Amino acid sequence: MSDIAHAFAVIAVPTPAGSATHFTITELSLTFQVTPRAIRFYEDQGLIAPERQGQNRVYSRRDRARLAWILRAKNVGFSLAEIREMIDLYDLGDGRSTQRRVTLDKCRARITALKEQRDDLDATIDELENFCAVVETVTPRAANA
Amino acid sequence: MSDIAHAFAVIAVPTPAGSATHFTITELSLTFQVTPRAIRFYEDQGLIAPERQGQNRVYSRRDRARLAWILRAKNVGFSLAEIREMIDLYDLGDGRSTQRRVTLDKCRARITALKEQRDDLDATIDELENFCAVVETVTPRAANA
DNA sequence: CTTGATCTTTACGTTAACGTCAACTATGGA
DNA sequence: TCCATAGTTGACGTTAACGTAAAGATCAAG
Repeated sequence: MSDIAHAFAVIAVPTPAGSATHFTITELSLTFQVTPRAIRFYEDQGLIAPERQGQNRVYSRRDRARLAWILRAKNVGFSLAEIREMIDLYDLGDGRSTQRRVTLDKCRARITALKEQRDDLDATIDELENFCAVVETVTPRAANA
Repeated sequence: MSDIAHAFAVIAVPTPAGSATHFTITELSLTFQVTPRAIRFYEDQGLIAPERQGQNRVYSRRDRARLAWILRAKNVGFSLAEIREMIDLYDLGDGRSTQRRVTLDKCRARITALKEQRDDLDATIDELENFCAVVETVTPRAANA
């Protein structure tokens, strides 16, 4: 238990992994467009912990989903340290209520920041689309005057 | 002309600058919660170019708006180099049509990426809110079993 | 048994985006 | 005149997130 990828909403993963149940590091790297080096780095930082067959890493579907989650968190601006924090927070289980208080506060602050970020994002998209439109409009004629 | 902050949509800036027409670097740093060092750094990177009174920097409203724009772009994940590129792109004015083609392609690709990012953002917000709800639900009782 | 492909661990290198002094300069009071 | 208060320009330090060899283990195929 206490696995973020499981606890949070189901994540849309590139290939639904078909029927495969285990994956190599290069498979994941190809699937998610990240280097094996990056994946190992996330492991060093305590974000994933795949099993081993001998010396080799073997990733379960859970690991795969967690990786997807990590990458998405990254994509919205979380640092690896923050991601790790979130994972730890999620693993609190039976922490003190003060702990939970802090957790909640942090989470809410984060949500607020994320919403602001979404506004910025919307505004930026609007601007870029508008910019595109302008460029398109001007393109046909060789703007001279 | 060819000023992004002017060309793009109007940006919501913390204080509408009241009636002030010029600003010091520390004023801006206080307004936008960034260090003077950062602002100077952006100048080094060619993102802003305030006037000078003697050796001191004097920022116009336009400069102020541009800074706001830069910070927003940063907040949605653009690197300073990319921001600089966008500024340069915007300054193309009468570039070749092939130039514009490239510009448009880049822009569209970027818009696509930003929309994906927005989806990630929405999903993350949902997850965090859900997480908050769960933590709140569990809080009242000291989870023992 | 050797080769090639795929994995592994160390470990040092790199880039972006500033932080942090240090040493000056300019300016308005006391 | 002297000082405190902004501001300035170098220049080196720092952190995050990997990149990039280097050197060795494993294992199927020839």
